[in-house]
Amino acid sequence: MRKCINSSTLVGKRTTSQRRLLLDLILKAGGHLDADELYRLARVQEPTISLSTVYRNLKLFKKLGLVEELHFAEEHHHYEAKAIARHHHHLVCLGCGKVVEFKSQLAGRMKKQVEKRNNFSITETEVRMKGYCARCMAKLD
Amino acid sequence: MRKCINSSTLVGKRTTSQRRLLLDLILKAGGHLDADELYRLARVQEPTISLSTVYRNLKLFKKLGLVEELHFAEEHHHYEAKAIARHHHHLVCLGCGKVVEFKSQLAGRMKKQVEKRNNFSITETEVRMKGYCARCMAKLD
DNA sequence: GTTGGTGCAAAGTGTTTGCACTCTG
DNA sequence: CAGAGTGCAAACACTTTGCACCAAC
Repeated sequence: MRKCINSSTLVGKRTTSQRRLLLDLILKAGGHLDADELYRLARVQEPTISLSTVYRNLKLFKKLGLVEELHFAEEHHHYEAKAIARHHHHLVCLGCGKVVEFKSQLAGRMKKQVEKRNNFSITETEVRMKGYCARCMAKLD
Repeated sequence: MRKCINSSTLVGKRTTSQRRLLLDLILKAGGHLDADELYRLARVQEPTISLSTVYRNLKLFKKLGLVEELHFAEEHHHYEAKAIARHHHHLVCLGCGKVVEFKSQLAGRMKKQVEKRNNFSITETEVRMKGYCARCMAKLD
């Protein structure tokens, strides 16, 4: 198993400074990022980088299986490093927008159950819950 | 508990022919629809209806809790009648794009677990799995 | 040197909005 | 008959693409 994602992961693709930087930032972020956030972070270190480059590389990383594309309720996509993404799910607070990551062994059990019942081979399981965190729940009264 | 969604559900809102038609179509569809599919269906019976009306009413229905907005991997949204949506989840075939709906009591258990662990009040649980159906799995060899 | 990758601007999507007209309540 | 709802076209936000230049291999 691969210990971490790094430039050597870019099999057959050229290692440009932009690519290395974007990959680094996604890893360091440790959570979900959207294209624009990534763009802004990247411009701090490489002010001439373009948004198209960000999009092109996110697409490439997705194809190479390095990042995962997440679909929250918002209109745009979020991305996160796959090694991180693989085993957790998301809990979104409808009050403050905070996203909490969680794990549950029940997800794995459900996967097996659904595979058997529907005669599918399942490669990805994503659980997304929405609600209110303790703080926002208190505010609601 | 409400037996089914109908025009009387439009509390305080005007019952226009377009609105009634759209609501009917969403119900008859029985599954997920995107705005454009709904628009095309609607035009069969009411050729002058506009896409903006479709979007405006989907938004209204969502606000009134009549439909649920789903976020698959695609770029646009899908909607489905809430009475239908409430208790099932989605399994998407990466081969043929087919979407299978399923239920699992494990989802409810997971919800309770996550609520307790994260001190949240959860209002929505959505499970989405991806993989290959039996037919597409056979084709892959 | 090739040619894959980049930055820029322009084009594409899906969705929303401003406006004048229409029809429900 | 007031004003919510509509159709239309124009605006929007996010994403993709064509092209000329640049730099990794």
